[in-house]
Parts: sequence; structure tokens; C-alpha cells
Amino acid sequence: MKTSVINALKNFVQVNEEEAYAFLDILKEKKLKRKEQLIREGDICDFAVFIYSGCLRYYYIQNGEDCTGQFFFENGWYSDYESFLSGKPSIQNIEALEDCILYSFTRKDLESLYKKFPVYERFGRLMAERAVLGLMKKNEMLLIYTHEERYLQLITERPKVVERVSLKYIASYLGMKPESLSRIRTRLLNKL
Amino acid sequence: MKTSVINALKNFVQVNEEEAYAFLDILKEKKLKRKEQLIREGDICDFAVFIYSGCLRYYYIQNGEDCTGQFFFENGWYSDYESFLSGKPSIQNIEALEDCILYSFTRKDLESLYKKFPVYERFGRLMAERAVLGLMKKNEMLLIYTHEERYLQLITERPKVVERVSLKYIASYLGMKPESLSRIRTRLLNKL
DNA sequence: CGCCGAGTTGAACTGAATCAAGAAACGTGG
DNA sequence: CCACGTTTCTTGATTCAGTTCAACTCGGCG
Repeated sequence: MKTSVINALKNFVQVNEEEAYAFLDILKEKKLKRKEQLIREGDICDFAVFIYSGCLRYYYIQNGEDCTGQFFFENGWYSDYESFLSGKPSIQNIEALEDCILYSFTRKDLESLYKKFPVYERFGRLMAERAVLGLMKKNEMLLIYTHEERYLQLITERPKVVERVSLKYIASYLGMKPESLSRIRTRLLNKL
Repeated sequence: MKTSVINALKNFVQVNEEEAYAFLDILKEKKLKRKEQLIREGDICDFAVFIYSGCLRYYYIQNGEDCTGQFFFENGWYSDYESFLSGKPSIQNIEALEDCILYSFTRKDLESLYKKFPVYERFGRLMAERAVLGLMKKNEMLLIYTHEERYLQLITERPKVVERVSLKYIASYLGMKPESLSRIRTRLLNKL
């Protein structure tokens, strides 16, 4: 189990045995059932998680509307960066879309790793940089593309989402109503 | 001039004299006239800049449409992260909205700083983290808020943009047409 | 078996885009 | 400093994509 975390770590940085153990040391296992929440709006997210299995979704509630920010799958990392970095209460909600096994570590423990092992400073940088790339992509999507184009892009670039997430969450992720996405889908089927 | 870069640097990390000089060493001054381009779509952005004075805008061209991604002002940092990190050609265009004085440094030089001085690894992380926060904010804006709400938010949170940037670019930044933004503005005026 | 949430479909409505014309502001050169 | 052309902004009429509201189907599950 924990070895898969180290493998994921090694995608970013080279770590020796001591460094790897230091990281394993700060991990705590967390299990979530489908529909359980990891964070509620107002909580302070002082931790990050590695997703060993399952699938997470974060969303905002705006005027009673559920707006999905992002989905995360096994072998991915998640934290509410905004709260994690600033120490302020989160404006996100995070829930499990499937049963999940997570390995979490606190910001405090990560900071102490930063101090002890420079390689984790690098790891932190690479993680943040990857987050930047993902966010830029989503920004472009919301800014440039029509609703239909967004859905087509999702199908080709993130088939996992289309396969495993229910339509209403996909719709809210793409910034539209479930009915609209449903219509887009029938329109696309008719084109084939 | 270059001292203002160091001040900006010190907002993120503590550097000693040697480290500061090492950073100054890799800087090159770049001047841009209003409307000049820093990067064109297809260029590889292997550098980042500190904006000493002026204002930059990056945008995408999609179906002949100009979509503004972000504005950057004096004392800010800019790079096309996507190209900078991946080494791939940029899909952005960057232009000066006002005459600019920039200090640029290449990725290669930055990487060598990373190696020599761990403090810059930290700097790189903090920069990326700040970028994440900005991008998350913009994502929320595009996902959650109505066109009018987006404009109101811009007025309160980034008055500089409203004061110094022409309406058509603001509109494209907010994901709407200039005509729509114009109507929103008259509507807001009538409410007062 | 019946309930419930998810997805589809239809009709009416609405906010934004489009197209077009005119007014205001801006910059450049005489 | 004015005159000109260009760009930016506003305004109006029309069109259209997406939302809303409501009804109905389907499939899973107690």
C-alpha cells in the first residue's frame, strides 16, 4: 500500500531510503465511504492526501447550486491549496464519489520535511507546478470553448471522468446544467 | 532598478548577499513598447520576467477570437508556465498594454540557481503556489459567478485592472463580449 | 412491489451574442 | 492646436444557446 505512495513520489523526485521512510512516517491512512465528505466548507484543510484508490470531487455551493471544481482519481494527490497554504477556512467541499483509501499528511509534517530534506522542497515545487498546469488547462476550457467543445475535450482527454462520474457532476464541472449536457450527448449521438 | 527585483524576491524568501547577487546576475533588462509582443503563439517560453513597470496581458486566439487569460502589473512576475515547465511551444500570446521595463531570466539559469542555492528551490515553490491560488480564484470566478458578479468582483478585488485596461480586454478576460460588459456597466450606473 | 435518484425530453423563457450604426476618445501628422 | 482617421465604447434590434420548469422513463434497491 504505502509503497504505491513512494512510487508516486518517485515520479517527481529521486529519494533515498532515509528520505522515503521519513515521508512514509508522516502518512496516515484514511478510509472514506462513497458520499462521505473529506472537508466541509469552513473547515481548515491543513493536510494533503494521496489517493490510493477511489475518486474524489471538490465543489462549491453557490446560491444553493453545486459547482464542481475538479475530480481526482487513484494515484493522484489532492489538497485544498487555498486553505492548505493560507491556513484560512476552506470554501470547498470534498466528497468521495467512490469508496476511497487515502494517505494523508499534515502541512506541519510536510514543512518539517522541507527543512530536513531539500529534496522535498523540490517535490513541493513540482507538485505546485503540476497543479498550475492543470488549472491553466481548466481555465482555458472555461474561457475559450463552447459547452459542446468542453464535453468533447473531456471525452478525449479524461475518459476516466466520463466513465466513472455521473452526468450531473460532469455537467457542473463543465459549467452547465445536466439537461444541457444531456441534450449535447443526444446531439452527438445523432451525428454518428 | 534591480534592487526592486530583490525586494520582490524578499517577499517570498530570505536571501543573503551572495544569493541575491547570484539572482541579479542572471537578469537581463527588456523594454517593451505599448502593443509590442513578448511572446507569440508557437514560441517557446524558456524565460520568466519580473515586471519593473508597465502592464502585460496574455491571451489566446480561438476561432479568430481574442481571449484574455490574465493581466500582470508592476512588481509582478510572469511566465507562460505551461511552456516554461514543459519546454513545449506556447499557445499564449503576451503583449504589453503599456510601455514596460522587464527583468527576465531563463529557465536554464534558474535551474542552476536551484542547484546552487536551495533557497531558490523554495522560491520556485512559493511562486508556483502563488500561481495556483490566482488560478483557483479565476476558475471559481468563471465557474460560479454570473457575468455581472464577475465584473463587480473585479472592481473590488482588482481595481487596477478596471482603471488601466480597456473595456474590450476586460470583457474577454471575464469571458464575455464588449457589448455585454458595456450593458452591464450602464445597468450598474442606473442602479446608483 | 414501490420508491427514489438519475437521465431524457419538451415548451417557454431569458440572458448573452450577433449585427449594425453612431458617438466619444485617442493619436498622429500637418 | 486643429483635423483626420482609427479605435473604443455605447445603444438598439434580432437571434440563439442555454436555463428553467415540468413530465416521463429507466434502473437499482430496500
